[in-house]
Amino acid sequence: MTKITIFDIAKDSGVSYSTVSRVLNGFEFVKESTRQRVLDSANRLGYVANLSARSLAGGRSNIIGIVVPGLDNGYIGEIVRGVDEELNRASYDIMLYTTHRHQGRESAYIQQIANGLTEGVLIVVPLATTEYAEALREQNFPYVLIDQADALDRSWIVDCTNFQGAYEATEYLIQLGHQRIGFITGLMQIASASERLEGYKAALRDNNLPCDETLIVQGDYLQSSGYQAAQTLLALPQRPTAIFASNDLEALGAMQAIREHGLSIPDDISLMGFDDIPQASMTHPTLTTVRQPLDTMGRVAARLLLEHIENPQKQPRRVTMATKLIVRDSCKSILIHQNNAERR
Amino acid sequence: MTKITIFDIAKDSGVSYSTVSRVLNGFEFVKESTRQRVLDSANRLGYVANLSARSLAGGRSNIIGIVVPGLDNGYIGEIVRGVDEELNRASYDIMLYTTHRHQGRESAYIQQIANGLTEGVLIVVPLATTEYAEALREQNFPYVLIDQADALDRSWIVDCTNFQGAYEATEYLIQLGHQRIGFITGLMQIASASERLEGYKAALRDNNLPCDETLIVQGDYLQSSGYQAAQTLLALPQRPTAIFASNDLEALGAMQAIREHGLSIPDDISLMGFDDIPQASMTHPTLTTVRQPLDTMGRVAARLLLEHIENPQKQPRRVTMATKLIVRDSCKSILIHQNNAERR
DNA sequence: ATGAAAGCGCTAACAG
DNA sequence: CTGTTAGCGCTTTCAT
Repeated sequence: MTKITIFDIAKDSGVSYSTVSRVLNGFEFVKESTRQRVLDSANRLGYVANLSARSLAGGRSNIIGIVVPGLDNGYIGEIVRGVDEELNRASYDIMLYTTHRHQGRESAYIQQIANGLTEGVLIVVPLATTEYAEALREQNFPYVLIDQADALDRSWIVDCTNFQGAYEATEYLIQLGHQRIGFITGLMQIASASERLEGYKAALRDNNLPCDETLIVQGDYLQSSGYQAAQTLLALPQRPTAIFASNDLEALGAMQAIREHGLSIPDDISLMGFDDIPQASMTHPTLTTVRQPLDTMGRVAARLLLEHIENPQKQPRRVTMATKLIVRDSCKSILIHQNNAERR
Repeated sequence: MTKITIFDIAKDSGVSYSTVSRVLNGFEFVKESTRQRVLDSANRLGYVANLSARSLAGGRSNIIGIVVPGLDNGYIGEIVRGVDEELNRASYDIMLYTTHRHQGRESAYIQQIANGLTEGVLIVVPLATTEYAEALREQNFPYVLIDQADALDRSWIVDCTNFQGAYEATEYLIQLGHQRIGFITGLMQIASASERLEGYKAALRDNNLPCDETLIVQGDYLQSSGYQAAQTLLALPQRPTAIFASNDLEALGAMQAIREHGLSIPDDISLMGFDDIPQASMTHPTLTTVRQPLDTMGRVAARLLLEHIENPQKQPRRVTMATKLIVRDSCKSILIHQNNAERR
């Protein structure tokens, strides 16, 4: 199992090593018999290509990078799963970079990646696109942003209908009779956070409900912020009858806070999330939320990236995927003289 | 932002490029003034090393590979988090390989990795160690197995006290008065699965309880198998009063099955898991389980790997970490004339 | 302390 | 169709 190079297999099969290279790269004009002979030797000798050499010589590394904030929540895991599936199919390998939400690290990684053996990069919920998006574009280095818009909208992007999703979720709560709906924002630096907030506001407006600013509390998409924000909302003199968290993680935090207050979901207060991470269906009560097709988004992003790699001249595209309200058990109607049958 | 090589920075700082290489690699015998000059140019020009070239020339890539079955459950995520943290500190990058529990793919990856630019590999819950462990050892290619023993016990390994953990968990159930304890096994191909089963059996034996083979049902560590196995157990003429699942994922599946049977946890039946994945504390009721210090295991494994990389001659070590019973709400005493206060 | 030179394994023109 | 010839950017002797 000592290192076998194309040179060894050239000797073994009696051709020059450039011919070997051709065969290995699926070059067209090689006589079938020699091709077989080469392939045969390669197999027999247990040849494994040396990536460094290949990529240094200008070949393809078949490696893409993926930059994620962290693997600590199902959200990212689902996206990566989709990416992985799609990339596997195209026999690409993955370099994983974890930023832990550190902007500096994010930029550093991107620069490093763009200069390395990676053919392209997938950036999940980036925080600092402005610091490098321009540079990547100038270099024409393939990249796709997942779940984050580019300020200039000149990037390859995969996201979902955040505004629409939040709008529908809010409207659903309104239909259940809720008038005072607390809202926990996401990390406002991220486009989805403001889009979801706008969706919430628009739904209130369109239903002639006042938008009470005290009902809107800052969060940052982490569970702890959901917990904190819920505490604030529950301490309000006039407590909301429903809380809409900007993502499921926040909702999980809120759930905890609500429970600590001795309140019951959904009897005392309704709770709505966003994302539909795997855990959402396992809580008690199960969480009503807005589903983002996370794994599909990952898959689509991977495909877009490969498309860009194959065809460097292609213009940036943005794919926005549909969200969907998933009704579970955490929201309840507070209308008195109506039940579901009558409403329909 | 076009490619800056050591040649450029050599020209810029007025030294030969070999000197630049020396500076960049922290070589000792370089005059301080030139070192500064070089570093300065490098910074100013925004130099980023070309990994392919470096690694091809025999340098270090600062990349390690991690082979995992999949990212779809918190279990792996926690381990990877630990690995990531530790490797980050040593400024290593990570190549991520997902096997989806496919043995052939696992071996193929390992071979590829050992031949590539990766300096070492972490293998999480491997399935096919026998196919390559020997080869890796012969090549003296650094690797660490996480949560899986090597048949010959000549590998670098990080695992936990599976036997002891299962033993204590079973004993806990027995103390609560359970006599008929159903057991759902893990994937028996994996060492932890049989270790846990043995722990269960030993506890029964030591407490003079019969080991009814019909109470032991095969599972494979996936949620669906927990669901299936629980169905089997619940259909037994004499239903068990408690179920011990070999991991939390199976327990989650069992929970679902139990609920579908209209039974309540822990009032009608107690449920015990293993692992303490993040979700375990979020179910309803929260899951009593045996904690594996997953992120720590990841961290330790990473450290071991680096140790082996730094010092290729070191002999394999095995680190076994302690498990701990985490008592939550899914298990209940069925002793009639006792309550907790009295028992103490 | 620093420069010169020889590859690492491979791809990609360039000739035949 | 196939062999020959340059490098890719860097590390590492070997000189000086």
